[in-house]
Amino acid sequence: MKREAETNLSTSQQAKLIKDATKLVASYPKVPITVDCVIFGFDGTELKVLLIRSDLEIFKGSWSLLGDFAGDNEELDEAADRVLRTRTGMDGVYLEQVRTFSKPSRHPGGRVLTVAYCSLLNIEHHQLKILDNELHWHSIQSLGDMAFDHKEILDYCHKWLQKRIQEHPLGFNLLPDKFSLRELQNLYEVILDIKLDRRNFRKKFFAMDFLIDTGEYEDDVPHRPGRLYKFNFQKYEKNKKSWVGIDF
Amino acid sequence: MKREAETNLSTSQQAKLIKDATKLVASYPKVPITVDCVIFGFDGTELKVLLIRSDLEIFKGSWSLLGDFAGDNEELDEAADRVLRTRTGMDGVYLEQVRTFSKPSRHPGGRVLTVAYCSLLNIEHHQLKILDNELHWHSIQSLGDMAFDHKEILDYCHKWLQKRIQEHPLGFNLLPDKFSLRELQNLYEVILDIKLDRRNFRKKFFAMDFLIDTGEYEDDVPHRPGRLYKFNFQKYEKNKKSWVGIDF
DNA sequence: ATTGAAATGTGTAAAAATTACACAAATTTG
DNA sequence: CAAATTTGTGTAATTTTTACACATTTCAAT
Repeated sequence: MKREAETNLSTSQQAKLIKDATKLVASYPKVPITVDCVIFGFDGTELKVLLIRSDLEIFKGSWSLLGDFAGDNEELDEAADRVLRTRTGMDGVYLEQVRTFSKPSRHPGGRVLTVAYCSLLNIEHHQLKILDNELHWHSIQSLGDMAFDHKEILDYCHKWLQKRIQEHPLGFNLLPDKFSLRELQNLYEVILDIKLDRRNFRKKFFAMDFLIDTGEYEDDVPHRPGRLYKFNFQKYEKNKKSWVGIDF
Repeated sequence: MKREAETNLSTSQQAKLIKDATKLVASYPKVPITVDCVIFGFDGTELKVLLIRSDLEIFKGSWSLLGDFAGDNEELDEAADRVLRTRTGMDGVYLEQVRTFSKPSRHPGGRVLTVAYCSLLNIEHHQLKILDNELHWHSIQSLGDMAFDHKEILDYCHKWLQKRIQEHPLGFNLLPDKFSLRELQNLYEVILDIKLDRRNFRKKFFAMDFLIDTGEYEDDVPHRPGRLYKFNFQKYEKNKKSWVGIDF
């Protein structure tokens, strides 16, 4: 293996370089940073989002996303996890970073950056164990003004989600382990806010060939029960697409 | 217009609330934050990226992205602009935020967040006016190790770009105002790193119907000259797609 | 002027994907 | 047992994608 001269350093030389780097970093301006969690929830019927009343008096009455500052040496992903855990009691939720919002006027107390994290989950699989600040699932259809720039963040994440769910099988985490095609279609219709043709929808998913027929049927519906399927995550992971094609 | 009671506040009450918010923000931990610019350049033949030698002694010999800390009250978009301007002399380059990187170990001097910004431009349209730290266009094919986590950032942005260019007509900014279809196809082939069928490529773009035939021909090529086209940005803006279809 | 090299411009047939659309059968509820 | 609801299924028409070859134009070299 080739080794550059400059990597052959004594421990004390290394220590000096790290000290230099540390000194440099210490000279940087520092900024308060928060994470905001945009947790979309699906209850089988409607798309909702987790909101609380803002802590800030100046936003009294406004709804707010779940957020908190990032700790002094805390990774952002962890901070987002922590926010969700401490605000809702939920644990182990999969969060994805969406975007950083940095408009200087976004916080009345001065400049605060925020990094938005997003998730999508089944409301019935995740109980809210803490209800401080009127934590609740808010319908995505009836959003008024919100605290800070949270409406903007939420709208951005909503679009992000709609795109994301068309390219990744996020949706299957919303369903029970075994689900009917009606449940699946319903999910897409609600999240994308469109109507889909039932026969073509089925054809599409059967053609993808990621559904496993369990041979079982629904048993809790007030009409003819549908066949139950599982999603073949393993096969999906193996066959993921890369190139999609120029299209705009 | 409906006005909530709590918005009817005297100026002094408002001032108090802002003071409260400011006090809260002052209590947040603060983090050094940088922006890193990932500037992809196309010279008609090859995809390159702007790199410099790292300022840090500990990374002596390694290549680095163009970065700097964000000023005390500077918006990140502006910081990215400034970095590019002061490091290269380029002005008015369109930058897009891609992602924030927050791994605590990513900087040897301690925790520093960085927000990656990305652009794609024609190398020949943008002169490098400052060449400090060996600023240069580096071939995307021959990247070794880099300073910090810059290799990871660059790879992430490269994938981001490949996806982005399939869904948005970024590419046309790389070409002269009037371009031949060979130039266009070449661009896609280089950036996506694939071969495309010439006839089908043409068909695709003609079908999109965003190309304006100028009636003119190339006059500087050592072979049969091709017809020159312009991109109809106006029409594109009007006809942008929204729904693409479930596909994974 | 001729020749060779290089790239342009063009069409079609086959395959695959998308769309629109209707009716009989199964089940629960009242 | 009747009404309501939802399942499950197929086909024809259209559109989109793919694979593929040859004559023509121009430049450069001789």
